Amino acid sequence: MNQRSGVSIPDPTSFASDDRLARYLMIARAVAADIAKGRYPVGDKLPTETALMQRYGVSRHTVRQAMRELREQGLIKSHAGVGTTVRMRPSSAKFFSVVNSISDLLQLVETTRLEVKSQQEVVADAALAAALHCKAGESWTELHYCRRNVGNDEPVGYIVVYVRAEYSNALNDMQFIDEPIYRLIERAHSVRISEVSQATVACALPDFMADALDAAPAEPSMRITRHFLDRDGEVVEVSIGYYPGERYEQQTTFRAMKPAARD
Amino acid sequence: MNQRSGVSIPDPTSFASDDRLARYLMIARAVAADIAKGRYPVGDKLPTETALMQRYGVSRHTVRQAMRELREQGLIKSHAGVGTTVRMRPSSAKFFSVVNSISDLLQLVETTRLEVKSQQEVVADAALAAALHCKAGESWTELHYCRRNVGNDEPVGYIVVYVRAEYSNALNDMQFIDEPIYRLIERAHSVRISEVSQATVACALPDFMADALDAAPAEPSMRITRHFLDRDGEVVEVSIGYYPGERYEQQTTFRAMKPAARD
DNA sequence: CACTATTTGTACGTATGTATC
DNA sequence: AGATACATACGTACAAATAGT
Repeated sequence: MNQRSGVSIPDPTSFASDDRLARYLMIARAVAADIAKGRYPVGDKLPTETALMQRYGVSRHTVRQAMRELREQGLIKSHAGVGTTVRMRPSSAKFFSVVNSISDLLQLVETTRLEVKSQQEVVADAALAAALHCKAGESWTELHYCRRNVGNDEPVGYIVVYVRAEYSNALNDMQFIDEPIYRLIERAHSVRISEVSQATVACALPDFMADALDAAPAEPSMRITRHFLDRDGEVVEVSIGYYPGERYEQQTTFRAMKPAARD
Repeated sequence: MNQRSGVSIPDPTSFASDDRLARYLMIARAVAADIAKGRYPVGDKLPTETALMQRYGVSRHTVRQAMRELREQGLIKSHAGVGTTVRMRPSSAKFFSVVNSISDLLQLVETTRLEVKSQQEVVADAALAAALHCKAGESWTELHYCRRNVGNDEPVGYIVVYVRAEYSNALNDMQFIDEPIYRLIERAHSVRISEVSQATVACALPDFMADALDAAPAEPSMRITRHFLDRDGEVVEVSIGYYPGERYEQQTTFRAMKPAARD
């Protein structure tokens, strides 16, 4: 119709002939390429569906299918009555959401139990304070646990837990614990854990744990450190778990999010 | 107008009257509820589109829109000539959401680059097939990379990547790679990675990697296995990364959410 | 192996609803 | 109120993939 401004139309003749790729995918690709080239900058509006129909010589249904493809890739967003806006360039990062984050956190709790090994009061020195993200000189309760499978009683991991002194009475001399420590604290005090930050790193198993875990000294292990924070960002509890060998696998699923049409 | 069928229809009358929710969303919700209830178990086939048309008294277009919704949620997968299969049950209410899952996945990519070490075609034997979640006898491209910091060029990890043969031409003899492999594949083919499942476990560093990583043999390491799936749950790429010592720390933050209401 | 039936995928047309300007 | 633009929903037809005869 018009040959204005050298828009990247991917060989319109190929639409008619036998082509491996579906038309709506070709159009989606062509528009994505135009976005990548900067022909449609981020924040600008895309041509209307009617305009794209005419430009590519297809039905509105096909144009919409192409637009949906781009929407699912997060490249554009659409508003009734407004139009279609470029959201990002094709090269930008894709967003993933986590599916099983609860089970990831609480996975072990369902199939294992904590066997209490020791409990003592400690005052944080500089090194411990750095690890716990607190000030030196503060009082904490240090607990040592062995995590065992409920079925065969096999040791899975060794966990060292630090609880801020003011909350330590939540742990009243139990020998076995079957739920997360943070939940004991929440129940005994009026605190709500609102954030958990978790770091996983490889390390050699500390010697003194080898016996309790029936493992070789310095065996390759995962160290999982979790900081439990209340609403104010105050550290309530810190747990440092050591899981030797292949006894524990951390499993997480990320799913690409469907970007909403509206922002 | 009113269709009668014995099975769980969520108040058919509401289809006719003025309803806030679009029909295809109501149908998607009803089918998802049926999957959750176990009426359609995982692995079983859903009724055909024609059957759903009649059951809910809507056009095929509307049924397909509902199916697309469920497909994007990862609950079902569809194949021409076969039908629609239940892939998983709707996830239960989650209490924690992940804040930095994107950076968790792409963290390394921004600060490191991949140095290609080798590339070859392989046919999956039983063991490899089990690891890749595919059938034995399938063809894959196996690539070996060393991940290095861009600044000091220090080796961070050793990554073995398997790409399904039909997508392997996305990797055209590059010596260095500065973005995720899955994105190369997405750009070269019309697939979209919609789910990544990740498993982390401790292990000893395999001997043949020690040299490349300038590390001690059998050094404690993290092995991170990631399966990249398309929207049908088909495995497109598998990456197995080895990160020795404390060179790589996996950091994740969970934030508490209000528990979602049940169905 | 060819053929057919079934089922989803693609593509067309048309109409109306809804949101925005 | 009217025009514009996307959203939803009805219809039809044929292609492609698959399973079974």
